[in-house]
Amino acid sequence: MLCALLQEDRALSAYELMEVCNRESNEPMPAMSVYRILSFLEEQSLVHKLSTANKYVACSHITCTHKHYSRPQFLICNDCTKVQEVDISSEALVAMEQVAQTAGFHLESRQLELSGTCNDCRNSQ
Amino acid sequence: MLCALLQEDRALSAYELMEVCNRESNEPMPAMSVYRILSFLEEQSLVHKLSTANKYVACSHITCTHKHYSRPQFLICNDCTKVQEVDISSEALVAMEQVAQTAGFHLESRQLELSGTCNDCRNSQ
DNA sequence: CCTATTAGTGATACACTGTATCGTAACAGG
DNA sequence: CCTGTTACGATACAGTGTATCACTAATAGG
Repeated sequence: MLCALLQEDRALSAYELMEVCNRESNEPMPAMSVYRILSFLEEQSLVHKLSTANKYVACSHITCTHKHYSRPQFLICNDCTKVQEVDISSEALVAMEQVAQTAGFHLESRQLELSGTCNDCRNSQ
Repeated sequence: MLCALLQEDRALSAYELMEVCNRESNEPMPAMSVYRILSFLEEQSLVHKLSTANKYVACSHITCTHKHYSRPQFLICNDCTKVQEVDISSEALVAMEQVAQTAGFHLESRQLELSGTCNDCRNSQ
């Protein structure tokens, strides 16, 4: 059900999601439920949390059989807040791993959130 | 003055910083001032904000003449919250740039925040 | 030197994100 | 039918950050 609502190409905050639910249904959706549902969907890798923005996006690979072998990476537009899930080359990931190892760290999350401007917004400026 | 307080190897939240100030001085430090000072120090690249944790670290290159040609990258220990500023290889950054370009994005911030476990915490488990 | 304008500062309130807690309703098993 | 467990809604609250406003310090100009 929330899955359906997550078919946006931008990230929504938990409270924005709640508003969407409340608009589309007359059953009020409490904030707690949104968080509980989101954390469940996150466990299932159906939703990713962008911790830089405290917002949530649907995994763009829900429909396909894609597996997150490494970890998802995101490009986030600062203007229209559009989010695109991408695959960084494994070479770059290996390079990061090496830097971490040299520094005495063991990486746990390789999720990257890169902010910038998408071409649409760039052109309309 | 805050600079001196920032000589920790872990990141502090704005409110933790405020507490430190209040402990070390009898002049109470208002939260607003902390934020104003932090945003100034950020502009000067003396402090970096870790947006995944909403915490702040002193730039590890304050004393040297190092310049952030690209953007700073951080390794963050999930256990002891220790933070280490590192330099990702430029090849990896180029790879990211390429992925972004292919996806129709123009990167603005290349700051990376990678979380994991430092060797100290890893060994003591 | 005095005044007027400006810039910084402190205090308060508030918005947003997220969590803790608690009572209740539903539900399963004996 | 009774009891224990689970899920859920509501409320409260903690943490982060911003907006606003009044006051003060500083500075410039007469």
